[in-house]
Amino acid sequence: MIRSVKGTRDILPPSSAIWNHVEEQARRVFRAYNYQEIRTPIFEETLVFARGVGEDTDIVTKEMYTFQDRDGASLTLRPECTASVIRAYIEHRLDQQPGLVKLYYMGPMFRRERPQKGRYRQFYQIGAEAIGSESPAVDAEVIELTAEILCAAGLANFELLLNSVGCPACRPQFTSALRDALQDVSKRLCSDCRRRAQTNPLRVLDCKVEADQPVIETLPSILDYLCEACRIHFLKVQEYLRDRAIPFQIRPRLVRGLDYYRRTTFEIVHGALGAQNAVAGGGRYDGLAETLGSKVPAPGIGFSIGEDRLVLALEETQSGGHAPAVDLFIAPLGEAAFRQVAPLARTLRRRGLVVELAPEARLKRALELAHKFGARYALIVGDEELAAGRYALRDMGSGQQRPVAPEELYESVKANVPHA
RNA sequence: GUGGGUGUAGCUCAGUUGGCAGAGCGCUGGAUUGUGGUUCCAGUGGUCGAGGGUUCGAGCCCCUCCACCCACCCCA
Repeated sequence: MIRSVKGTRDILPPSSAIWNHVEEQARRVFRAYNYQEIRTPIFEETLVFARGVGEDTDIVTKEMYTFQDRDGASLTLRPECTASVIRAYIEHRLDQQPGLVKLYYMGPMFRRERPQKGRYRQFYQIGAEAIGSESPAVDAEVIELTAEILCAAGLANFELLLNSVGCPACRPQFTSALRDALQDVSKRLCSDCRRRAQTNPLRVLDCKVEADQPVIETLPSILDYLCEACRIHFLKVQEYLRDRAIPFQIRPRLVRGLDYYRRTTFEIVHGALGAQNAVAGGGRYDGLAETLGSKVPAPGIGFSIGEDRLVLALEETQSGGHAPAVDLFIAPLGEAAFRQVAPLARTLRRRGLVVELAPEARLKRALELAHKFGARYALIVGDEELAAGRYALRDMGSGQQRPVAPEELYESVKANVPHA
């Protein structure tokens, strides 16, 4: 049997309805915040990500789907979208647009990791970028926007974790201080941490091993090493979040794996997700445009929601999905009835009703199907009804049945279905 | 890339000491030729993940491989 490749999956009904719901809510909230959609290609020149995300990151060194085009060019399936958006921003001179450039995107990303709960090789992100300002006011609005989308989708009980990772002026001093401190204590840490102390000291701070925590507590905090500008920026972001009554926890040990982050970084976690508990993450990336070759600076901040994880959390916390119901199940008994009723079905569908036209001539079977589809009404059209010019409209809830003229049908059904 | 767990019907899972491959749900038909749900009856369903070995005999024991899941690393 041919199966979907490792780390990819089919999203089937009824789950696909939840995906649509999430995307509809996200678009609604984006519109309210005056964000507009950008659609970038699913693959780019490899350079976009190698430079944008960072040559030494895990994503670039071991997780990208990179292939050679027939003309020899190196192309890569996008592992994230921020680099692509900035590439488009530069390419189309969006810096010439008035005010902040506020863009959102949604779609699949690709990383070749070992799959597990909440992690797939093709996964979906809903994200946005606000480009053109260094103001902490933008940081606060972007964080609020992230939370608003999660709320609108129906997620509750998530936690916002906040940190500042400094800038090129202050972060190197912190890193070397951390390295020094680890020299003395690394022998008291777990084997993973002893390795990380060499390869990526920042990662030690993120260790989840219980026994290591007392030692990790004693390590220097990035927040003590922020330069004056970064310190003020961070305080302002916190202030603005408090103004909006958005609760957050400062996590000086929140470390992010993409090189482009500067200053504000944040993560939103949820308890229903397993080990991969981040449902969204984001941060500021003031130097990214220059890294990608822009002559004009384009400071920005963005976020990305893991749609797979959001849907997962919704499915785990909410009661069973609501099956989309059929408004009217039409059961023509025989060829003549079928031919007469087909144009009627189209008319009703054009007017917004959800109509199922059964190719089934047996009434018992048709009603059985109507029931299984959760139909509100069934319409029975047999020889008797054809002769009378009035069809039998059956209320599937009560079992009551009454004759209705075809032209009255729409009003009769519409009056008792939720939408339309 | 590393570790652990699990593989039996479309789904969820039983399967005793190695002795005929099972249940529930689903699906199909019937009881009811034009009336669903509830009920009753019947039917449909299988490379027991794959290959090899031991044995008179393997879903069960042994070996190899594969897939999926969970976790590590890292991230959404």
